[in-house]
Amino acid sequence: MLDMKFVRDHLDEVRQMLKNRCNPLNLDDFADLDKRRRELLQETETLKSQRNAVSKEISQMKKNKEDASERIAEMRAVGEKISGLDKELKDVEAKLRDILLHIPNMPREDVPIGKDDTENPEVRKWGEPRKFDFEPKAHWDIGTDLDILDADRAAKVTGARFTFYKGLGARLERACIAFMMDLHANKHGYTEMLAPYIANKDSMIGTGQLPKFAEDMFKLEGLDYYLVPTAEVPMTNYHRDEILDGSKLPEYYSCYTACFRAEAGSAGRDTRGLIRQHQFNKVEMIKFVTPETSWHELDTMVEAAEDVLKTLELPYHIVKLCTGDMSFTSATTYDLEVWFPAQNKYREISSCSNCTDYQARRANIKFRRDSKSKPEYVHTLNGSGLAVGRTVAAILENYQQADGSVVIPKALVPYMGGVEVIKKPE
RNA sequence: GGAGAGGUGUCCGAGCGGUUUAAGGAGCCGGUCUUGAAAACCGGUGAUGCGGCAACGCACCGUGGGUUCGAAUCCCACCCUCUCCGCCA
Repeated sequence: MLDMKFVRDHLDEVRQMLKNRCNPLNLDDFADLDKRRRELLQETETLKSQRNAVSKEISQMKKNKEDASERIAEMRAVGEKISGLDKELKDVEAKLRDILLHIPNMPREDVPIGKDDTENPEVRKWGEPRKFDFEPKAHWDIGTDLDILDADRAAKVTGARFTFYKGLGARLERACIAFMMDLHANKHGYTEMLAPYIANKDSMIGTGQLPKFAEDMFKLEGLDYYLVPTAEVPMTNYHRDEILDGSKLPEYYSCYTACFRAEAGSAGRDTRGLIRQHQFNKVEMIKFVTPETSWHELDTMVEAAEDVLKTLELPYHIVKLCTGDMSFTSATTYDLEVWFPAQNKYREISSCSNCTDYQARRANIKFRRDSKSKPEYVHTLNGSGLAVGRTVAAILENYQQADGSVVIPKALVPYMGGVEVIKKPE
């Protein structure tokens, strides 16, 4: 969340930001609540100070066997007043906190203002989309024909937006995960992690899924537990309520998890194939860094994600998200979009964001530059490296052959146990 | 899931209604002694948040409620850790 003082002092800027993000949140109550909070604090603290002093007196009087009943009666009245004020204060603070939790991060000044993904400027482009001398098939048809993807049985077993991977399809998904984890650990300096797939409510608030986006998640019945929508949740909350040693920063973590999303509100979009599933695999990169380094760290994170696509030789471009398309917690986001020949367009396969101190403040993650200095909020970054299901989909479409087979990208062949082509079953 | 024990400052650990402004250690910082260091001794040292220009004040002993003039201390609920039993990949 934003700093309460910042909102107090920059209310108009925050309002403009909400407009730029197409966020209808109303801040009219904020100033009054904020003012009331400080009034109540002063009143109640003055009374508490008085109570503390008189309590000592009472203690002395009792020791001297004096009669303290008059002072006790006085303090009973003071105590009642305090509890009344504290009650109102708690109420006011809860309302303020709720407002703050619903205010998204401030986009960096250079983020383009726009309403949706049609206004995201392209930053750069890599690779040339292949020219096909036949009509390229969609990955769901390739997968069905090769008998490596089975959506029908998944619909029976579970429901819509789930998939079975079979045979070399399952192997390919696993190969991608292993390849990505190895690349980030060995080449880019990330510490490999495995995390819980379930996180509690405090964690969901920490990374910004709650309170606003509850309907996007799967919640376990009767518990304050949620299936993680991304490894960003467990990994960013890994350091929640901690003060990190500044000399150990930056910290890089890469983590594979399954990800679970309710996909509420996306009815009718990407209903076929691997693009939009309720459960999908993703390798995530997470960084905890000092504020002055976070923009450079975002660049190198994007480069690490690009490295996956370059090594797999998949054509892609990078767009910078405009204010209306950017996620709630982010100050700047770059999306990597990979080429899908059958759809004849680029589709998101990675999203890399600098959340600056926004999540750090929600999750209370600080660092100390040295043993004497005051704790400061870290900056947190997260990025996909990459979405695995979409990577498999992109491989199937970009590497498909006229005979229906799919060539395995060179970098994955060792991870496929030497398999170089997935062929049609006899 | 059942039974028991426990969560206190950087760490260990005492406290179980009012000199707790949290004992005592360890650690850390400074000093004495020493050629230097160690040891010993002396002195100092909790962290975080909030309000205030500031002096200062308030809050914080797992979390949240409650009792009381006053709560680390009593009551209730919850969370977590450990031990034993049960179950289990």
